[in-house]
Amino acid sequence: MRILIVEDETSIANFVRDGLEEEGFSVDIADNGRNGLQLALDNIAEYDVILLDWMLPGMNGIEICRNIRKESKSVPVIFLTAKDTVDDAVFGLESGANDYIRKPFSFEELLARIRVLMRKDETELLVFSTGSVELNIDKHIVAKDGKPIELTQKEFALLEYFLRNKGKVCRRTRIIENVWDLHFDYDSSIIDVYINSLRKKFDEPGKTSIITTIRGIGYKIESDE
Amino acid sequence: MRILIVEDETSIANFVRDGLEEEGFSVDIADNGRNGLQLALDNIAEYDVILLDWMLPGMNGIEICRNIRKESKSVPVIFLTAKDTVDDAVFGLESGANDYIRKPFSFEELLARIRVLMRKDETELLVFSTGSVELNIDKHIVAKDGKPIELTQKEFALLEYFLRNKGKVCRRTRIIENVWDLHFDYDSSIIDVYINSLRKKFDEPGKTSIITTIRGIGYKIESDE
DNA sequence: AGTAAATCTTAAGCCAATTTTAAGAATCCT
DNA sequence: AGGATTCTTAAAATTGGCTTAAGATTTACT
Repeated sequence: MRILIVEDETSIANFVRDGLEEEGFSVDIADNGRNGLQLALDNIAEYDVILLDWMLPGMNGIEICRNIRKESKSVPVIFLTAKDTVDDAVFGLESGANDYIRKPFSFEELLARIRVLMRKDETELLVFSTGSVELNIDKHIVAKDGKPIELTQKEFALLEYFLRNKGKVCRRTRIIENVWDLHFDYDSSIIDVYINSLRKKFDEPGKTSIITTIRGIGYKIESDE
Repeated sequence: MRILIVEDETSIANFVRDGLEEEGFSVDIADNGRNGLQLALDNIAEYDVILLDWMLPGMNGIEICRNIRKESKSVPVIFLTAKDTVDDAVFGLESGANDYIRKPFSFEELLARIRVLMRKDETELLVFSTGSVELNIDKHIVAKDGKPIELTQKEFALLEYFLRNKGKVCRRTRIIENVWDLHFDYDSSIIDVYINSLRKKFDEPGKTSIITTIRGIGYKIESDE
């Protein structure tokens, strides 16, 4: 679940990011309009919600929103506006945004609005499964053959990534970017370690592992369809 | 599918290389402008995309790009630029590049741009087949008559190259350049060895091999169209 | 705040699979 | 036939993943 924040005030951006990360979202921040638009357009299919500051250096929020709407009619956009800068009547007509929230806002408020917008088309996305494994994002639980299995945050995130891509190869570079948020050369065996611990928790002796290794490329979890 | 990276920061170059290799590209790196230009000009027809750092020791990216453009108007060039060093207006006019991307960038972002420039729609790129053989890049599986066949990375890459060029002769030097890399010893019998192992995995006794030898030239896989 | 526990990350050695080299056998072509 | 090219096999070299354990870091609790 990925969210883009386009916001030049670092303190607000960080505050929102921290909160959303605790809720299990993966968060990108752009601190000006131009980068924000670029990120949005490049990854339009990846974002579940986009949070747009109304007043931005480089390019204002409305313009960004219009450009986003050219690419995607569906991605939810929420404006963050300073108090009293918006003429509500105009707002509704002019922008392609789905909602807006006035600063200062409480995190709870923001989260509630995000949830509302995401529920429109993503209710079914809260549960992923393959074979005997089931993962419920909402409840943050995982079960195998109906029996709950305790996972740490990272284990959960990794398994979720696999299940979202079941049947497809998950390349190491992509895993590092999506589960760990690292965008540079990374020489670490961290993936191996977590694969190992997932296997320890899910695999049964004698049977094939739920996670298949594809040497030199990455890993894959089979689809049951 | 070959890509040239001209980039002096090893960490970036390696990160991009690893990611692209996992995606099945064959990657060359030059760590300064002079070598980069030379590689580009020597093999201009081989590269599907060239990634150019904007600021380079020896010779800057713009100069390299101009020289590349003298040789080839068609090869896509993407600039990698440090944040805020580019005047966008000038950029479009002055350089012969097709696109640029600001550092730091995510690998997904870069890959999306590469795919756009290669004008290959992702869905189209994912499955190759001829006769009874089918290769799926996304799932990283190969099947003959619907039955999966296990291939190593190099076997997979070689078969992919044949299927991308089905019906056409694949010359030995081209195979070496595209599946292995530029600097590979041409006298090696490595292709023979891999052809042999592909045949062992796909051919049936009595029937003609899926791969035809064209003596003195190379190999070919028949098209079914 | 201080401490304990859990989790995350790094690092190193080991092992197995893959890649590459090499060399003799087989085949093709003039 | 004889040289060149390709095929086949096996052994050497290399790479990459697995596993473990220990060091960092974060979280939870007193």
